[in-house]
Amino acid sequence: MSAEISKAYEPKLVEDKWYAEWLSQGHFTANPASSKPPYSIVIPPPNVTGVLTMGHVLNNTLQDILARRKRMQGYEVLWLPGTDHAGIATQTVVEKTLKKQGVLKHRDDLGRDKFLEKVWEWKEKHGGIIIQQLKKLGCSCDWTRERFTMDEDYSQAVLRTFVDLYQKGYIYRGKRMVNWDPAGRTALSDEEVIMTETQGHLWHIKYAVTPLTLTLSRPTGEGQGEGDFVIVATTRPETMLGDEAVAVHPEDPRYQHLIGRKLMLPLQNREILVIADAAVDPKFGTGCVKVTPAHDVADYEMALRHKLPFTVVIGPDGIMTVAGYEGLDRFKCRELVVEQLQAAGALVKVEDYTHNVGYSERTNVPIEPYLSEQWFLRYPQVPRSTAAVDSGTIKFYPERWQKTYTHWMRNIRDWCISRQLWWGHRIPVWYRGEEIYCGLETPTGDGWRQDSDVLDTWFSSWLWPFATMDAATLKKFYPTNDLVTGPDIIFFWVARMIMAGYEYTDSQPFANVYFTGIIRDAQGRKMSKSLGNSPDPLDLIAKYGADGLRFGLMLIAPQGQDILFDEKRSEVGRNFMNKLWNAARFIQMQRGSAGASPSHRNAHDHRVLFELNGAIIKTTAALDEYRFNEAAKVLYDFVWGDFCDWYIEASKVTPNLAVLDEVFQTILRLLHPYAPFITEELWRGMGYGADTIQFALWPKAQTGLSSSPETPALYAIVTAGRQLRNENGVDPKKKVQFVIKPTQHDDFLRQELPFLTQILSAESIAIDRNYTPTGVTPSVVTGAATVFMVGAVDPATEKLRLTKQLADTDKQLAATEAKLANESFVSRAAPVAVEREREKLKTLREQREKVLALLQSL
RNA sequence: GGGCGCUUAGCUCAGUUGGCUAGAGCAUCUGCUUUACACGCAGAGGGUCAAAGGUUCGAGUCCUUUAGCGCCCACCA
Repeated sequence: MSAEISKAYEPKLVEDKWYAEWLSQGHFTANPASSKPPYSIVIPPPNVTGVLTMGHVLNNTLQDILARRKRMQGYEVLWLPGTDHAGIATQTVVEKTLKKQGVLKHRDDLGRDKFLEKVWEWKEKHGGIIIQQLKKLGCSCDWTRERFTMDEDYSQAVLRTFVDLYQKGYIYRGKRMVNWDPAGRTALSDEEVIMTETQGHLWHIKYAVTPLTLTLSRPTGEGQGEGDFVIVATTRPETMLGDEAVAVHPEDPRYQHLIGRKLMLPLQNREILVIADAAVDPKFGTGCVKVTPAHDVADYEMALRHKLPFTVVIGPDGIMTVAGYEGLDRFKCRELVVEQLQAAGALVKVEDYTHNVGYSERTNVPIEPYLSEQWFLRYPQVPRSTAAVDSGTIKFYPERWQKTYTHWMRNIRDWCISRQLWWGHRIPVWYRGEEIYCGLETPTGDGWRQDSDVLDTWFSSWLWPFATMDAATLKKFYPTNDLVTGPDIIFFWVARMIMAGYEYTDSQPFANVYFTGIIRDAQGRKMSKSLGNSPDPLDLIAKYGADGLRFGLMLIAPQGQDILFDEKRSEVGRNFMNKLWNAARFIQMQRGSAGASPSHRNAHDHRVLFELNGAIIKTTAALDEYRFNEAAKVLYDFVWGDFCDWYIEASKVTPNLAVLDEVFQTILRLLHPYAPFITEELWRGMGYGADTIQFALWPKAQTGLSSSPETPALYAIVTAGRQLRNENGVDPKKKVQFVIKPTQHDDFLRQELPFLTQILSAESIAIDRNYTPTGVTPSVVTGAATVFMVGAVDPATEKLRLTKQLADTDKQLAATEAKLANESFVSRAAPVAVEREREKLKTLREQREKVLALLQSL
């Protein structure tokens, strides 16, 4: 730090410089041969084509704090970074761009190989962006170990896993009803479907009963359905084109006579059956359900039970395929069918109806239940993985996510892992006629055709904690220690990593999982690109500095609670960094001035060291328990309040450079995980170390430090004096006379006269136990003394304040007296608590008398 | 239909295992170019801790119920 250091901290001048230095020194590179104990985190790999969001800032700042503190605690730290190929997301982005550029209308126009070339081109061009942004944030990742889920090694691991699970019988192929995304034209897993409450309609349609040739005696039951038709209700009338039956509950008395009879399907004019199935809820609607085997999950299962045909009427692109409606979009078709039913007199009524509709997480279009051939995984290691979290072998923070996890694990269903995309790991299965081959290499012989599907992105992500590590790294750093991620991917990623970890490493992949909150905007809305309510973190870094952004965010990031983010937060962070900067400037100036450090420590020195020790204890404990916001708050309060407001002010009168330096360098160490850049800059600039602060030892608390009550009493007197000045409107420049009438600490106060005189901008201060004010002398009663301001002014102001103080005192006094008068309290409360109340009572009584006396003397 | 979370100052939120007069930031008001900092300093106002009941000497904190908001899970057409 040069002599002419700027008044305000300018992050731009130091951040890039230090980051480059750290990289060139290899400070982030983990050494598997180190004798230090290991500590490791794997980054939740962001999408390779993504850009930094506030969510990433939160998530990665937390990881950086963990990593940096562990380095200071003497661990060999590995924070392993990388990116995810993000199948659907990336493919969609590239496809859209190519369409915009007019290169293609659909990916089929290019063909698989050409299209993939384009995606790789895209990846090379845009893939590095988010990595660069993480560096701007200050993330101390080991970039020498950066991985991508489609790296050669990693891809091999994914395919090996597939082959292995296939051979073990966990992976199988089957024709099933899956969640189909008609826009992406691919199957999805259950987790990728977002159920959204949607305003729709319930259309009631009349299906005529085909007359019997034989005359049957009709039962005398009541209710409809006994006549010539049944009424079914549906939210999707277009599917009636593919109906194969109407189902009723087997025991529903209203419809017994109809079971096995035939109905005429309107519009299609073909006969369908009335079947009995227990899946029907007789209490819902009319108790009759139309059955569309090929386009509804529940209907599909019923159809299997009743051996109904699976008539497909909607194609994979959401366009109708049934004769007479070909080429119509499914929703257009709905309108047409409704019109036609109405015209045919088959539409009985239409009700407004709110129900849940599944939407594709990626393309945001309604999911179509679709019958197709897909690959499925029966999860391995379910019981062990469930137990691991239940028993606390793997700990969740906050704990409550355990429940969510356990519930999902207990109801786990097979995972549809095949995707009808090109960008991803191609399924290592080949077909030749009836033959199927699953292996890492193309089988020998002619006529083999590889499965055209790729694997769900998460099928590669679930190997992340170990497939990213080479043998030496694994040996030293696996299993990892902490995982920091959002609760929104607890099923997608966390649960699956646990299962993969046990299956392939016979070990838990991590010991602790910290779930962050979701970042929302000031109105509580989720931040999203489409809403445009997500600030660009890089803009914030440019404006407030990486440290300011990080610290401001940490201050409001309580454990697992959603975070309403506002740019103001970064301002708070920036201001704090500036405060720190200026504290350094102050110390710098003290060094320049002649005053030598005294050989003994005064009360202010003892006080600040005591408070510092408390800050070390609290910060350490908070970080140990992942209470990041609490640690930030402790440091903020200590630095701003104890250190700057009191200690530095006192230092202007009685400087002690050794203590200033001692406290300040400890502050830098405590703050380094949160604010890596400024702490490095100041650490070096102030000469606290020739080398980086990154490996400076994490401060240790001392035991047995005690605080004396003198200093707080002194500070209370200062506050009283300021209050007197302020409330009486005394010009700050005007020197005033004070009289302090102590009840204790007389000698100490006398000793501190220079301090009091300067900080209160006093002309003189007298310490006088026998002082009796004459006339109107404004005063404030504190615990240790009554403070008088001599020679001022307004009796009304004075009376008002004293009256108020009397009322305050009386209120407290009453509460305390009541407490002590309570026999149960005295006998049953902790003795310390009782003693404390007695002390308080004594002080309050004295105070009351003094205030009363002053009031009467007016 | 289940499960979880939230409700504390005008706003956004802290508040460890129940115990000093319930705190902070922002906003508001007053006064300050006090030689580290106006990204600052000093002072002030502002809360029946969502509601009701219970446990306890003592409840913002524990229990029960209710209301509002949010999230997750679930194939009632």
